[in-house]
Amino acid sequence: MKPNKKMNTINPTVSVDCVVFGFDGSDLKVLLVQRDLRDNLDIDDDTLVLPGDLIFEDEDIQDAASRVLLDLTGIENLFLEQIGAFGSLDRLSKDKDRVWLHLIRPIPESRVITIGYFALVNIKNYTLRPAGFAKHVIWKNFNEVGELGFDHNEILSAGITKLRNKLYHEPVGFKLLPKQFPLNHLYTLYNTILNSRLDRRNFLRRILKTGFLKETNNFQEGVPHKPARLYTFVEKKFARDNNQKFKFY
Amino acid sequence: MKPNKKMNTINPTVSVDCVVFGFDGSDLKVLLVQRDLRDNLDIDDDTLVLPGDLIFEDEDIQDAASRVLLDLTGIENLFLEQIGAFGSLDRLSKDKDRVWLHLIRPIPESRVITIGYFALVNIKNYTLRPAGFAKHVIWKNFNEVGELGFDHNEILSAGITKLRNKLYHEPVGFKLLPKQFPLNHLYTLYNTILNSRLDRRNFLRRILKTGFLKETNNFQEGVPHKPARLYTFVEKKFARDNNQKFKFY
DNA sequence: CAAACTTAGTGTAAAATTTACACTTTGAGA
DNA sequence: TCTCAAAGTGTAAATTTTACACTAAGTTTG
Repeated sequence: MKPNKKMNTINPTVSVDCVVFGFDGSDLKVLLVQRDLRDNLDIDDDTLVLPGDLIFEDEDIQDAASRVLLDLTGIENLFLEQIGAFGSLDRLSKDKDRVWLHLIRPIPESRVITIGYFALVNIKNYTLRPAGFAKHVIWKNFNEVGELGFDHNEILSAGITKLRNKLYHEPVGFKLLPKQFPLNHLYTLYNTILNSRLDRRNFLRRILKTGFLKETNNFQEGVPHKPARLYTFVEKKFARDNNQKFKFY
Repeated sequence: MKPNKKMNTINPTVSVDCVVFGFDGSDLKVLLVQRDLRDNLDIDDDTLVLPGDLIFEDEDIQDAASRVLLDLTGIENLFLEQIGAFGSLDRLSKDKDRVWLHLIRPIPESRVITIGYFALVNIKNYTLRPAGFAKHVIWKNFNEVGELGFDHNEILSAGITKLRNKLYHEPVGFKLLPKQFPLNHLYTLYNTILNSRLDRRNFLRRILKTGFLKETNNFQEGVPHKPARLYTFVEKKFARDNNQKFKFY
């Protein structure tokens, strides 16, 4: 082991950005950050961006993503999965982005390559706590996301593609829901994210047949209609080779 | 447009590495490079690595991958697709890797994040021409690949996973074959790469039904048995949404 | 030139999966 | 007790998948 001289030195050329999806029961949400302009009241910038920042020299990239997410939003202990690297040369083509970088970065014009990360969470499990350069942190309806800073629309777009693919091929929908949930919430989730209108009975039959759901003896409360039975997700080994077996379309 | 002061300056923190697969009719091959030790005859290093190198500051990452591949191997005009970023901190854990970096790099101990790229080629279309730090460039049987330098086994492993997934879901097998080929070559290719033994008649029926193959009036020549009809790949729009429709398993 | 060898080329029936489709039940609220 | 809203539930037809084996054609060998 050599002594680590780079401890907490910032690597000015590599950043991470996180696409964190949530579901509020009817809409798909994505976690966005509004930049803090550090009291530069003359600057007009309400640009939203994905939570992200430069990594440290001695830091694993994925750890960096976790740290940055925690630092900016207060969200912790998230399973992050890599989307890919984004490094087009025109990442800094927007004036507001450059103005902002000049405010907060030692080497503002440095060429930065960013690694996108992806996560699914149950919104209610987390309290947003903006910090660092994050002035506000919000759950934005995916459909209402406008132009983001840098190339973050591109990263988000890769994220939604990944989400849709995963929904087809892996048991991940549960991650967006509370521990116990009625089947119709899962059904709505699929329809919302996939932009589809699946046959309800066929969907329920199929999802139950996968064996990833276990019924509980609990039922919805406080609903003005027949309360639905609640189900939980059952952890079981999931072979990626089974991709084919787990499909909804 | 600001004047580009970074022209051809090396970015010492980001590299690219290419996983290029080929098929020789019976085995899956991967393109590997043996390091040139620059006449340091006292160093004993026959380590193989994926073709890759640092990027330039002003260079798109994907362009960098193309350039590096051309520089090291002579292979040109390749469609490359990103695998992902690899940046674990122990990339430099192997002594030989560090010795070698000290030979060729100005900042040999720099922490480097590498972006993996992926391509499929018909081996016979390319003549290998080692240059740069590549002493030899070889097509190595995928099954016979030993320990590579750096974290290249990990990148290769991500590459083969991607290849297998693609083979299931996209019409890519053709890229590994010549323009015209008998159906059995495609069949062998699938079985080899997927490590499977698909039913031959069912496979042929299915692959023909996809509409990506057109029969020609040409037949195999020089084979010591009944010559098979040759087919060509038909370019047609391929919607990724059709993923489900194109499956072999 | 005939026999042997090798791969090409081809069909079908049974099983499994997918699809389309609508009414009854239950609890809440008025 | 009546109304409302979503829960919960089955089946038949169509399609897809699977399992399975012999004949045809060209080459080589004796």
